[in-house]
Amino acid sequence: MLARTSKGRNDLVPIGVVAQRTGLAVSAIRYYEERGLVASVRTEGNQRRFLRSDIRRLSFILIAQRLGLGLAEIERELASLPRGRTPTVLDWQRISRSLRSEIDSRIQLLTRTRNKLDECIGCGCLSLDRCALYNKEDRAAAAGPGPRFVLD
Amino acid sequence: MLARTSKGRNDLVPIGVVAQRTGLAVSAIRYYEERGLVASVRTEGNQRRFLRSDIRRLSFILIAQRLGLGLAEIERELASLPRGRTPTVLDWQRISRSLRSEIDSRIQLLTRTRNKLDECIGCGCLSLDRCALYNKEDRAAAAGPGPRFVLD
DNA sequence: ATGCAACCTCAAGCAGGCTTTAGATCAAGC
DNA sequence: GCTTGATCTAAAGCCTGCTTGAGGTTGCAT
Repeated sequence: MLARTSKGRNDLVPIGVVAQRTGLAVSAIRYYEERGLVASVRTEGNQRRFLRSDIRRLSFILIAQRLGLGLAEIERELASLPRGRTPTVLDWQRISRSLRSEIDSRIQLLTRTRNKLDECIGCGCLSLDRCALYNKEDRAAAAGPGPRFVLD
Repeated sequence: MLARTSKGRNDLVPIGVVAQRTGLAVSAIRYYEERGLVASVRTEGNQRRFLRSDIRRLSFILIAQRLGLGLAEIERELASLPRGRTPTVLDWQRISRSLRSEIDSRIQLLTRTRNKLDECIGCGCLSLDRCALYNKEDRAAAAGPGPRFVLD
């Protein structure tokens, strides 16, 4: 099993290896391929072979998911990456910076929410109609696009 | 319609009023009841009647969801609230504080992630095996219980 | 007393993100 | 050559958090 991995310079790796390296389930990788997030070539026997660089690509997906991005959003980010060509350091830096600002705004949002919550704790928060935290308008405004479970 | 609402001191309100006051869809409220997050009594004609305090209860659910908690977690928090008895100021304060620490730890997690990401941007992050951001162990450890889409 | 909005109960559906199952094929070591 | 493990496809299933639809009942105003 490991033999295949250590067989020197083989740029094309089977799905199982990619799974091991990324920690993803094989089925998840196939799913990502179906979604168009990674691509593979096929062997004569119709088995997938991935580029080593796809391990990086998939790892990026994992990071982005951790930040709360949905696959669709991740796809958008990745679309700027050259398909098939090994992404450069600069590619990754650019995308990473974009993620950084994502994180920043999430932190800001949470901080604002915390401040509001503090006010509520202070006031006992039984006058809920005027409570900043569950103001309807506010809620609607905060929702925006993207998966709604991601701390809007 | 509003007549019913303004009919003075009627402690039991129909689902539509609850919906209006909370901004929730009627169907969502019924769903929450099914899940056991709120309770209602029935009229002779089998219609739900909620306590006014349930509006607060539901609002709390909305706030908590906004913080990224899943319904199961919210249920746990609410379990500490007296069912049927109107929650006191202290009840809400206690729970709000618990939420506050939730937010705090989320902010911390995000901040740590941001720091790691900064390192990655600095290093170009092509030596991904050793990259803090997608270390497998780390990922597993961070996962924990609850909905996995909430910024583990 | 009648009309109409609000309410009721199932049951099914949807979106996102995968996993599971079934049945078949491939590839590599002995 | 054979066994064994990895891989393949396609379709179905699962979980969360609801919404939608169908078909029927209640209850308030006039």
